[in-house]
Amino acid sequence: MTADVRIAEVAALVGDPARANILAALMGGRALTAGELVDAAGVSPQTTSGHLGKLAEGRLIACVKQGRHRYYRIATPRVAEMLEGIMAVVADAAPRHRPPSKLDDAMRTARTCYDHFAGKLGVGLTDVLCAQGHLTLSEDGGEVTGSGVAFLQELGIDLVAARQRRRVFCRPCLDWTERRLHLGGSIGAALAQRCFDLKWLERMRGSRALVVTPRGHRGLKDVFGLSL
Amino acid sequence: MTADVRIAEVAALVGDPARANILAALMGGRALTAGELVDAAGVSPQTTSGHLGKLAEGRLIACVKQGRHRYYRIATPRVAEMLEGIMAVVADAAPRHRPPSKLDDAMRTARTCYDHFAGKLGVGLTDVLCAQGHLTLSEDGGEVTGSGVAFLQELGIDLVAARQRRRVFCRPCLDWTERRLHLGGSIGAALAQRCFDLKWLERMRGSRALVVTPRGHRGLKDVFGLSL
DNA sequence: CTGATACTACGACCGTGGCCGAAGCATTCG
DNA sequence: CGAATGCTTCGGCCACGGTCGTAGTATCAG
Repeated sequence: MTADVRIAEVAALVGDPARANILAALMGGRALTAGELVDAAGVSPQTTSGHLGKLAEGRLIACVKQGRHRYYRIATPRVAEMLEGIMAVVADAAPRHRPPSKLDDAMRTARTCYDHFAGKLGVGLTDVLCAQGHLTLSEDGGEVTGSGVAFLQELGIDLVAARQRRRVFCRPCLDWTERRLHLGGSIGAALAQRCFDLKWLERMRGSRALVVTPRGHRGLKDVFGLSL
Repeated sequence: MTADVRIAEVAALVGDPARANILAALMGGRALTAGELVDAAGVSPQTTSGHLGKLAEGRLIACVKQGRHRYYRIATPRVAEMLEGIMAVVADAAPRHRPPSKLDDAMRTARTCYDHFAGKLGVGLTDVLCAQGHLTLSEDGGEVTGSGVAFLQELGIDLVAARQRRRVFCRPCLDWTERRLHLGGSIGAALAQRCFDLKWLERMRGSRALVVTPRGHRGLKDVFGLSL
């Protein structure tokens, strides 16, 4: 029962709008400066600073000083998974008034979700991998098949490094715009990293959204049969 | 960005000590009456009722009337997973002052975690399954092997029903007393249900803790080589 | 019907915590 | 060396929300 108060403490940290905005921004996967997080939080710099201090105190985010900037990031993958879990509940229960707001089309199309892809891109890649028998995925977990191992190796992903000491290493993640499962876990992160390395995608500055490069359009079409 | 406010709303629901106590109690997996939850919450009946109303409004719990009682339960498995995610972060970051409090030895030994086992029992069963090659489990997911399928069938678990339409159907869950992974997901739930059916375990009234029956001691020893 | 139990609704109190303005360090630049 | 930028600390304001007492609505028992 004494652990429950800690549960409440952690949840309360997320349970403030400004802090939730900060964490959602950091779920983009990049470390952001306090100044950038001021915009995300929607409150004054002083107030944002206070929130950052609390989040850091609670070990939800980590901070590194670099010159006169301070870069904040999600502290651990565990924290990212917790936030994904909360977002999943939100996406689940959220079919209230559907504002057909365009909400930033780029975000819907392709964005990062901590360390992997989400949006149409993330769901699309996952669908293709599943359809071609390279991957099985359900709400409880996922598994890369033999053909999937070969396929990803072909693409240049070092599965040995990706799985490290892990036996199974892919995880489903519920997307809150698409309301669909997509590939997360260390495989999802490795796939995302490879796409960045191949210059298929670039981050839009000041956003979690991604732009598909011309080379990326070609690559996604050729390798995955995917056009966004 | 508009989804973030919903994130904060959901997290704030969990972020109150009384409500966290309620949810933790409901994570035992059974539906509990408002009266029972008054004890768990640690506040007055009126206040508890208010909290239950808010949790229900936020779709985190569901309510069924039965005579003059109202039974509350966790609304969806998704909500249970979210709470597990929060508990995992707590367990992760919590090596603060370790009070060697006995905290209810029974709870440490065996308890339910929503729909599957936790405590020494849950971790022990998982370890045996892994050690015997029936199961692989990592932080990202899990997989039942061929021998595991046979083993569980032998035990009387209908894997066809358990996996339903799911391809992969086991999921790791981080235990906050043992600080170890254990088996969750639909397989974890099926295993737990089978143990109840076999009368190996019984729920202690008014608690999530479980007692191992004499038959259960024999069964766990014979089938799993496990003694608690 | 009367009384008891289970739970909820209303209202008042009040403390916690979010908020910003002003001021204070640290770092970089001219 | 200042001046400017990036970020934090301090202090006071204010309101949101948790708390309980009182009272009200269902259900059951006799």
